Amino acid sequence: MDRRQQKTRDAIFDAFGMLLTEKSFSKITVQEIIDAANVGRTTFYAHFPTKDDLLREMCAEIFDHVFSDAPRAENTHDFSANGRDTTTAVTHVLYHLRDSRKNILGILSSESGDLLLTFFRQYLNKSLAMRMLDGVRPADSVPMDFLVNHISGSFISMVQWWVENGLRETPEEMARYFMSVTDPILSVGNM
Amino acid sequence: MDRRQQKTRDAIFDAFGMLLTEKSFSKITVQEIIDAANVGRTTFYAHFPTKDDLLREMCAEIFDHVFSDAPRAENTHDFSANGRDTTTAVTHVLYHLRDSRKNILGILSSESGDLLLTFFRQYLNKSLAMRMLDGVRPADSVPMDFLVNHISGSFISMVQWWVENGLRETPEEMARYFMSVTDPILSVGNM
DNA sequence: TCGATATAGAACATAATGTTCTGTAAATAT
DNA sequence: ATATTTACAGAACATTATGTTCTATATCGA
Repeated sequence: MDRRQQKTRDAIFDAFGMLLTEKSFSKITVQEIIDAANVGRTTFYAHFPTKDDLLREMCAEIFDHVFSDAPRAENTHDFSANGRDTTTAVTHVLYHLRDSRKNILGILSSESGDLLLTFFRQYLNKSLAMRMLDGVRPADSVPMDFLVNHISGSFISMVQWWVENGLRETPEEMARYFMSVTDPILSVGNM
Repeated sequence: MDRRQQKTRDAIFDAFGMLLTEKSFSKITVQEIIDAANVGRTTFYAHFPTKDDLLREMCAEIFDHVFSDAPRAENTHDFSANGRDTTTAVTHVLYHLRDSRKNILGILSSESGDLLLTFFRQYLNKSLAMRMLDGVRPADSVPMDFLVNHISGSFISMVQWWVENGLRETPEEMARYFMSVTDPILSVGNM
């Protein structure tokens, strides 16, 4: 990719991320973005047809980065019975979220957080579905994709709670909370 | 309240609800609302300072109605151990959501659904906190409000899944799914 | 070095927002 | 029933944001 393209893309992402911590997505104007990013109006529209596309692409980039080097659970069956692999994976993702240079949690706690969490949830559903399919059996004739959706939702809820409470807990603590509400579910039908 | 006020308020709510099933909140213009509601421009702004206020007030009205005649669990301790009260309460709310004249689920499945679910979640957190406080003890030193948030989130996730899957299940089935993923959590520390 | 392309900047058309005015109809109070 | 108050419609308006089109310039890759 042309260095110029990458440069303006980064500049727009940085400016947009900063603005998102200050005000809600819907109240941010294209003018503000291009002023903060110091790029021309035409340049912006050359990169992103709409503001929605900008958000979508930035989310994809963030989540790809957050999950790219997360330790994959080697033993997928370890998803239950207080799987150590799962705990460390969750912890790792939480550290990433908290310490990201892009101030992800700042964005999540803003008025636009829900919008971002929607993408997050879709992302989780997809990647969880692949991991869980062979490791866990549905319990009590509860559909598998219901379970997957429930686990993704639980993760999102946890992050929301964590952010809204001022990140007082360590990622390790949060991972333990998470396991304590998801492990009993997954253990039931899985032996 | 002046009958005229109530009339225009209803007209605006109806028009807005209909539009929400067609397009996303952010793409709906005030002009479209007042055309569909057949009210004057000034009238709209006299009732709702912004489009956001309109959404907020409509949500409040909907949720108040949905929960107003939900059977309250007499025995709050019954929240665990497959509490029958809780199951029927959940079932009742799901029926309300599905069969509401205002097409709530149509709105929830639209692009604006997340916005609405945010209000829903806040509403649930508040009303759940009151019900659970004396009935359930936290397990494993997991904070009470974390648990409350988890249950609310689980409910929201369930509704999202239900809607996205085309409402194929009955409210009774969904309530059973819900209990199967929340009951193991609540039973642990509660005896 | 040269051709291709990304960019800046200005100017522009279009469309949405929110306000202000006037006259009219409908509610409530007496 | 009449008077008074209040809500409303409709139009006109200023303001602001969006998205496009143009030209000129600077930077990239080969």
